[in-house]
Amino acid sequence: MEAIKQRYSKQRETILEVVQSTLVHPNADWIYKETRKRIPNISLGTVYRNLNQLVETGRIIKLKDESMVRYDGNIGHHDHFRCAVCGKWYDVEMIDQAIIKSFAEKHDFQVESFHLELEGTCKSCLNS
Amino acid sequence: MEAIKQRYSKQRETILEVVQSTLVHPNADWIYKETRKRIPNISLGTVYRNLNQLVETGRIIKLKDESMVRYDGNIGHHDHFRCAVCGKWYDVEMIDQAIIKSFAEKHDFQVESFHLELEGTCKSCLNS
DNA sequence: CAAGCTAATAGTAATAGTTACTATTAACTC
DNA sequence: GAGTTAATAGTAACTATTACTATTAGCTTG
Ligand SMILES: [Mn+2]
Ligand SMILES: [Mn+2]
Ligand SMILES: [Zn+2]
Ligand SMILES: [Zn+2]
Repeated sequence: MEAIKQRYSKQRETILEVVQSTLVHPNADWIYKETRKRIPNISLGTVYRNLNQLVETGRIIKLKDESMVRYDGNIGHHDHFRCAVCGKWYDVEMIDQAIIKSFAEKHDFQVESFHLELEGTCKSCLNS
Repeated sequence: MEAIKQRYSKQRETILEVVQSTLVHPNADWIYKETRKRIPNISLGTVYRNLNQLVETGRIIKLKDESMVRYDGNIGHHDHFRCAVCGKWYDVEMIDQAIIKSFAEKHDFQVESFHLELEGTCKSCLNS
């Protein structure tokens, strides 16, 4: 089994920079539009293909929203709060490894990752 | 603002029974096929429309999988383990309200629900 | 219990997010 | 510099879900 060689591409690096430059947890279309400001003729297929590769190589994280996928350049472990009113995603820190370890000892699952998702109303939506 | 009157329909009740009768956390297509065994000419649109209504009225729960939505007839609070190998979802009990309450006190979010999702390899996939 | 109102249905068309395909380009190896 | 093939742009195809429409059937009222 040969290791797959991944060549450099300006498109991929730009996409990565775009995802890493924001806290909005963008979807593919947002990333596409933002990347086109820098590479005007980049195609949507290229964006999707590279987002998938970046997830596979662990350089970004994939999040499941209601009807689409979002991406996150923050690859350290953290959880999320999703506002049901405005749809925004916020980073939160809640669960630590210790809780998961104690779980793993009690069950027959081999836990590789975990993610807590909170839902509710964010502050700015509460104040309006 | 009038309350919306929801009429009885054999289709909706059957769909609910189907979702409640299984632990597989089925998607819409699975539910459609299963319901058709009891109501052979039910349409897929009817399944989707009723699943959405059942979620809105709190009689079933909606779960986000990779490329589709899954449904859960178990409406008591619980978390999930998803096997990355076989794709199966398992019920687990991990997070209690106390953890979330302490979080809510420290932040400006109004938390209405939360859900921990674990991912890894299930026992039967480990043994094969 | 028949008439009227309209929620719900079956069947189908449309939408949206994502993936697949293909000819061409360009990053890396030697 | 030539050869190999990963990556690209552009487009077609796919799939889960929603929207549309004529018809059916629960529920209310007299
Ligand atoms: Mn994040
Ligand atoms: Mn469950
Ligand atoms: Zn909000
Ligand atoms: Zn498994």
